[in-house]
Amino acid sequence: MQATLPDGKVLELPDGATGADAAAAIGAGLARAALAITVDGEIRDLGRPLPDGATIGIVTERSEEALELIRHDTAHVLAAAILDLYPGTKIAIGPPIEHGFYYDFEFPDGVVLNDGDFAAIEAKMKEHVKADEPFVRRDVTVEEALERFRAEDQPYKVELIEDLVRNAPADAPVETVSLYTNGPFTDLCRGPHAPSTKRVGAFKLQSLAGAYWRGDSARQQLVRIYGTAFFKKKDLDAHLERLELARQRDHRRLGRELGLFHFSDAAPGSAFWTPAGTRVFNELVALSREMGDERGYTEVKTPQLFDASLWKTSGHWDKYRDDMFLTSTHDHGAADGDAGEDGRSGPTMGFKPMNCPGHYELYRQTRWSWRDMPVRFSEPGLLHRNELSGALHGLMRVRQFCQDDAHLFVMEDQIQDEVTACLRFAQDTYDLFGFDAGDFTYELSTRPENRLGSDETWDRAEGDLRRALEHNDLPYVVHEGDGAFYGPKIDIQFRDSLGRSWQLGTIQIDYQAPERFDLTYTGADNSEHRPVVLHRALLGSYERFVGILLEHTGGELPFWLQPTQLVLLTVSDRHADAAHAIAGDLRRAGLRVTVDGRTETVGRKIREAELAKVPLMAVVGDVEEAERTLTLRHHGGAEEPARPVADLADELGRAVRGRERVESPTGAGDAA
RNA sequence: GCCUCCGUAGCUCAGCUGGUAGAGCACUUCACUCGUAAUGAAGGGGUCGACGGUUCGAGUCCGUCCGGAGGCUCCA
Repeated sequence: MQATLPDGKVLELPDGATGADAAAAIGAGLARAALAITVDGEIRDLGRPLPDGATIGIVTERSEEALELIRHDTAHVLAAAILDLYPGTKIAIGPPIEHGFYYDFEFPDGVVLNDGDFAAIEAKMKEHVKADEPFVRRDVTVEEALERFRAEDQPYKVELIEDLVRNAPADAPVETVSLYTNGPFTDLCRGPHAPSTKRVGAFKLQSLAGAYWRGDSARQQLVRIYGTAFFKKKDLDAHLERLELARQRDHRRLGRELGLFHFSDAAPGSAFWTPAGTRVFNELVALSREMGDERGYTEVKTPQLFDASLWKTSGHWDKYRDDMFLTSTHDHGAADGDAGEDGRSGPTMGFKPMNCPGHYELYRQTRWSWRDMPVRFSEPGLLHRNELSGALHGLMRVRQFCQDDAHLFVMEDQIQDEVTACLRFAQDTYDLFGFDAGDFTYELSTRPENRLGSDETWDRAEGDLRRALEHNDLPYVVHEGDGAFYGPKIDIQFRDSLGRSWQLGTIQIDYQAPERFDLTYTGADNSEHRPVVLHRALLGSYERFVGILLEHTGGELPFWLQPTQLVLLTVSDRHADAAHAIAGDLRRAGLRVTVDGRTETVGRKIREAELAKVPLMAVVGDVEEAERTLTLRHHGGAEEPARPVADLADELGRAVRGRERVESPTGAGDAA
């Protein structure tokens, strides 16, 4: 038989040759290094016979797939160790993930695991690795596998096999499944695996979490153990060090260190913004407003509290009520007895979790002509959502926030153009912050199970979004079933410092709201037509955006966004008046300037300004006072030659207005 | 909401197996009036998240609740 190598060479092999045989035929060194083999692009065990005529490639430590492979191996070793230490444990699934692996277990009654148990488990795992236990694959009939796992009282494995059989397409029924054995442990597994446990070089168990079986919160909660593995200890250590560095970019930490915001038990899930943080927040709102004005958006203001009837009309009452804060109004001194839905008297009111219904109500107050379309309402409205306590996360997931929200009322034939314009608007916005295609991904979310509207309108809406993405040549992934209850959406996802994904931008098509709120416009034919609503946010929420921006910049915000752009440091008390005079001139030019006039050494003031990541600083002493010049010191240490204050006011003021980057002279310690 | 862990001064943290609280930074005061990453000294500040329980005695052990971290579920 023959096999083709990646370089096009053809290898002659005896019939029935395995991947290991192929590797040995190429060279002894490669045979030792081989972990697996790719057969026509599909990764497989070395021990399996090769089909004739395939294109093969040997997978070694240097291959892309190799880490995933040994992480999967490590998951099996973990399960083996767990069964050694905690007999009777039921095993669920244990896949490799982006930076490691996990395995889900149901421990016997009374066994509560905590991370203090990791050392003993890791020690047991090391025994299995040292023992050089081969991973042995066996293909068995469904019946044999079921019998085996039933006998071992492994109900999760039984369920997995039953589902495999049930979900198999009619033309390709599942008759056999593969089992992998390493040492005493046998698992249902598609594979592949390395030849033996010994190939796992260095591993670490990292954390413990609850995880619902099959991701269903109505089902059994299992104990998930997360870990990671590398070929070399050095690589594991480097990975752990990177994690530690990422934690230093945590926006919650930076927010505190830079004095931007904090959280308090007094209002769980809601940020307290300091003057500096509020400045950043307001600058972002100003940006949205300015960019929206240029693109035909009109800002509106709608109420905070709405009568329940509005939420019933919008559908939120049915689909979203659990996530809403409800309250009631009642006349002062009114008699009890007219209890509302929350048990208090007076009509039930709900804090808005979204701006849309208010915008529909506003839209309805005007008779719109087709000549007015599209109508674009924007509102940085304050929203409240009663998020589950376990879902809260710094600024990324809060209970009170503002979106850079807008609703576009468009005619059907304008959808394409408007969605396209929104995608461009998003691009323009992200460009300003230096985000590029590597920083975010587009996701198309389609109809969820819990939804309003006919399949026809969903088909149409999903198709519109898909076309807009494709016409813009934007790569995207599809998330089936992740749409809002009223329509499909394009989400723009960013990652935080630890790689977690957060949605910022969103563009959603809504055919439901116009029906429910009876929204109309008068067409050229002088009859009433339904508009289509587009919901869109680009920064997402200002809260979340600040979080993402802090983690991406490590706290070094763009110059125009910095709460303090320049700090003047007095040499001694007698320079305070001069410093304040200079600060006044710079402020009039539009710069945010503070004066550090404390009775401290210049070194001290520099150090504190550096730690606060203030982009520019300048010492004010006798020379500056006499000549009215400043020598700019950039964050990071780079210095410019002395320049007249008037020139600086001019240039820096322009940079702020134009939201330009301010480069430091050496390139190091970039202030922008 | 669920699982594991955590909660000590404004912040970051120390406090071994129970014997009734400590450091650095910050803050206040005083001295120094200083030229590019920490001047020195003194001082104030904590019902150890809250509430119960065990104990002669609880920051330390147990329970409940609140809050936080990581994850699951859910979502900007």
